[in-house]
Amino acid sequence: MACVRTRFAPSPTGFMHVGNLRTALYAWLLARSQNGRFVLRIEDTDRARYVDNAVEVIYATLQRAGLDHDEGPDVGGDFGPYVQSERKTLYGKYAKELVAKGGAYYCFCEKHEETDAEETPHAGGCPGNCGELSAAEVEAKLASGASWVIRQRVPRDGATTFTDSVYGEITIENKVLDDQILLKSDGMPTYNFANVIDDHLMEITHVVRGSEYLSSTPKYNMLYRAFGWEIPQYVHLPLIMGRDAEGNVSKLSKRHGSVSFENLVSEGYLPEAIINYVALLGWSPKSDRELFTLKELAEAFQVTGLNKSSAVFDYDKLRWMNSEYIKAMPPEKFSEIALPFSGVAGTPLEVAWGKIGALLQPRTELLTEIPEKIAFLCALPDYGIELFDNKKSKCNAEVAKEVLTETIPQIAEIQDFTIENINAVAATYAEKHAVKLGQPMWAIRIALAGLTVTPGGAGDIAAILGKEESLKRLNIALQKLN
RNA sequence: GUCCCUAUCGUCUAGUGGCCUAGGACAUCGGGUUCUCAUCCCGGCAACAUGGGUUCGACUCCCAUUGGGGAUGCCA
Repeated sequence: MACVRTRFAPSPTGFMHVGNLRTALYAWLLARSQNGRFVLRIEDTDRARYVDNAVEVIYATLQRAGLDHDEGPDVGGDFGPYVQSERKTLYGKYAKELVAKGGAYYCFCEKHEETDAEETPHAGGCPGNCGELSAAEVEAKLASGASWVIRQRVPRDGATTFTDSVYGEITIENKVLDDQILLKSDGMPTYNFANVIDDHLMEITHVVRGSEYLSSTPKYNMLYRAFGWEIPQYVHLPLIMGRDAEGNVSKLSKRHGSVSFENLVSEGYLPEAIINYVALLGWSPKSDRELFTLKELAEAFQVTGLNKSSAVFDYDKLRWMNSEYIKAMPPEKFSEIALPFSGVAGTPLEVAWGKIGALLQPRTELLTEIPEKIAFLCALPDYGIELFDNKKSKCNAEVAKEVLTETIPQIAEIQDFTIENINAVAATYAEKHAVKLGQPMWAIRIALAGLTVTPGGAGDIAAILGKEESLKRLNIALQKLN
């Protein structure tokens, strides 16, 4: 039994679309679950689209996502080079071989103008009949220095059938297939050609890719057959969709929101959560379980769990999953990753960061929400005394005035300014006046924060602010109430 | 236009002819715990697109319709 070899073959576009990331994930999962090899190949045959540093983005993304590759431009391997632009002469050689075998022909036609595919069906084929040129005519044209491309010769009759691991048997009539271009006029191969050549040469056993390639797969198989090569296993994946403002769904793209891994990360989503979420978009472990580490995914992964129908990317669910990862991480880890997002570094608040982090962790869904949650710690908001009104806590401005008048001196007495000692002052008040604890707590918390909703209670906030700042804020409140 | 794929709650999905008065999760709504909020716990709402078959029996199989998506590039 041959070793399973899968590949991820992105174009260096400068960012990693989550759809691509998911394709990489499944290819990785398939390889890892079978003790196979995972190959990274860079498909940079479109010179016009070349972007600087784009390859570094790919490396960085795969690394942060935890998808390690066994072969690739950076780590080497026995099937290199792993960058298509460095394999240019190879494709030329095979294209000519295919012409000799009759599976392709030179085309000297002018480039197609931009055409509306709806109005001109089959715009993709050779507009002339270059396929019929005699060998001598071709020789003459080539000698004249005319510009040329190489096109695949697709039969007009019959049909081609192939089997996909996810979609099953698919048959397509040959007459709807174009004589697609294999080698461009700049000598570079198209994706359609380079893929077949490289997948064969790199001994890829399972081709994992999006289902948008389903209808062109027969053309690839014709190529494999023309060369006499073995056809790999196909694993086509359902597409990830996005919903736009009008409610229409289509292939997930920028107009639907952040769709690149790096954008999502900078918005406060954790790589682990993104991977976990995206794994479940189109694949099911066939159980109710939803939270998986990468390692656990590799153990649970099976091709039979792959879905056929496309899935809408749901930011709400990703957000929930992110919060699950945040809640599950050790507090120290949360402190570490949340600090850069908090804006607290370098401020007086940094000494209390441990305490702040503890309050934040259970109530943070996105790391980017943190600054607004803790802004009141840096600057007391300007608030009105109506905030002291609260029915459930039986508190109002008048009550609050009493509470503060009585507790401020006691709070000022506290030597060890801990949550427990601060809360004890409130508890004493509640007991003495025979009221619920909530009453003094409400008054003190509002005075400390100037907000009705805060992360943490009165004691927590006071301990973070420190004795001096707390007393200052309590006295400001008392002034407001007088 | 043509071809291909697809169709279970708003969303992601389980379900492979009787276990389904269809299960889970997100979202949403309500209740409890809590000094607020959140966490946590409990509960509610909510789906087999339609029409034909096949079968003793269809969410599950077949066909059609309709809806959705994709392909149709010297992009990948």
